[in-house]
Amino acid sequence: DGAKNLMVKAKSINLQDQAPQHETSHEEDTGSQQNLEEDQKGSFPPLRMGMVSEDGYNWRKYGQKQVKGSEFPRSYYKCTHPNCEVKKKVERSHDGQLTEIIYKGSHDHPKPQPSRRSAFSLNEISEMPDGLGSYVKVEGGSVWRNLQQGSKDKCGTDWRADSLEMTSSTSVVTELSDPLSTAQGKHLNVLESADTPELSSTLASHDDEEDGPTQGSISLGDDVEDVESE
DNA sequence: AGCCTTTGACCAGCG
DNA sequence: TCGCTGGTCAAAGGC
Repeated sequence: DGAKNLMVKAKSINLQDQAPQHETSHEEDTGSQQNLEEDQKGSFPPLRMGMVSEDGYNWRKYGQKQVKGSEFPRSYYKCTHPNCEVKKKVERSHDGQLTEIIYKGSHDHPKPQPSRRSAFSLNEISEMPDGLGSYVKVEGGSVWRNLQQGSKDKCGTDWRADSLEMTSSTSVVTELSDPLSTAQGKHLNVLESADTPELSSTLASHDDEEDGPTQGSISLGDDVEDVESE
């Protein structure tokens, strides 16, 4: 139970790759917006509505709020698995651009295997914005940070190792408090974390199932590791 | 028929 | 204590 205090925060900016609807249509209001939505749906049949950065698990949306400091609404998702109470906060712009993802908790079950390798592309999209800043945060005192340069070089492999190291010591970084800049694609992805040290222990305990890199669980063995390691 | 999204209301924490 | 903010609930509707 205690192992659920894990929070992963992944922020990515300017996901042009995943956003096919370029900017040509400066969506003003209903008109163009509708077109965009329809376009999206039509282009992504197997996915849910807005294709929320799929990570291999099934999520059910249970709320949405406009948080202060962010110009875009934040959506709240919960893992649909019976005994899994992992939650996820997703923040995305109207363009469908994914600005921030926050995972909270750890799955006590393997990935449901969405539908073949399709997840691959999704993973790439969601977790590897490619060249764009992204960082992962774990609630509990550890911070996984992937900067523009950092993510490219290391990312995947050391990823967890880093997190564990950082777990021991609470790292605090100043986060960019400018939503606009963030949306713009500021590489300055800093974040702060500060929490109860106890959680660090929990983190270590379930580190194996965290995102499942080690375990791999599924036969595919895909996981972010491969993807991120390029 | 079942699951999911949407959406406003409710609740808790904080200054 | 009040107001603000973030997170969750639950009814309604859609697919």
